[in-house]
Amino acid sequence: MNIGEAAKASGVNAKMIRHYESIGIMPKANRTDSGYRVYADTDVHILTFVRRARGLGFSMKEIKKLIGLWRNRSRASGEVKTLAQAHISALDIKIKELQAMRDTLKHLSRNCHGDNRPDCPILENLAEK
Amino acid sequence: MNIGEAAKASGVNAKMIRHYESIGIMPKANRTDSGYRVYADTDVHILTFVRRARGLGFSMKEIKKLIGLWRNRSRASGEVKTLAQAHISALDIKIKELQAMRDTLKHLSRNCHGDNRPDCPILENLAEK
DNA sequence: ATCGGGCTTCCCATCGTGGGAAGGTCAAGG
DNA sequence: CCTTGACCTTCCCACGATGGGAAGCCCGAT
Repeated sequence: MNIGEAAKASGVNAKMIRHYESIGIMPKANRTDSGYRVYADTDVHILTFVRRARGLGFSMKEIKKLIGLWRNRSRASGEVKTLAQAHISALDIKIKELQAMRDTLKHLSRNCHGDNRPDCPILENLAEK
Repeated sequence: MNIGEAAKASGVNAKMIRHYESIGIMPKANRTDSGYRVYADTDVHILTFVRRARGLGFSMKEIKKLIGLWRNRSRASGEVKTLAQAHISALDIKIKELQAMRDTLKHLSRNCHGDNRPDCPILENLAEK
């Protein structure tokens, strides 16, 4: 499999596959005589794993650890769970931050008549110290 | 006021003030003979506005527009409201994405015993195509 | 032999923030 | 008057993840 085929099979585009190799997420791919990267099914599995982990919002650093645990058959599931729960906490914090922004903004927006007049509680609020 | 004093007064650090000037958010500051930037209260007001708008998650691009509306006394509040509501929608989308991640992860985590055994539904899920 | 498409590397951009180096300036105290 | 320390200046680099694009090589089909 060359990189384009691996991209199709994994759902990770070629550019990203090279990038993942450069940052050590993917092992250095074998090459043909002419320098083309060659992939096997196991590589596609890793790429798919990365794609799905990204979809859950894990950072590349976390994914690196997850892959390590995944490949280690004698891992303790507790380690994975700890990682996952730390990430859940981080997500919760971000969600709350965004909700606070949205709620504040919704409140201000409700009080803005939104017509041709210049008075605007949104701007007034932003201008407050 | 020099940049450090403006930073203290506005809550925006000096590095960021220079950055905002360089990207056209802040007007080019007047300088002393020796090259030090000089700020007035009006500049501090703008910086405070930027800080608060960032706190509500607006991008610099949006903030540029907001500042334009803010300084324009004949603005229509409708324009501000439209901008705000677009941002609220964007926040809602992001919140939902993060919540979906968190919910999936919570579900997987609940089913992971998290002990010394290697079986781990979290890893199994990530490994699925 | 040629041509289109795929591969390679390398550099640049995003967005907002910050670190740090090298050098100039200012005010206070000896 | 000179030193010292704190502040200022510009410039370059970094983060994290992704993508665009250029220049050049390779492969398979016509």
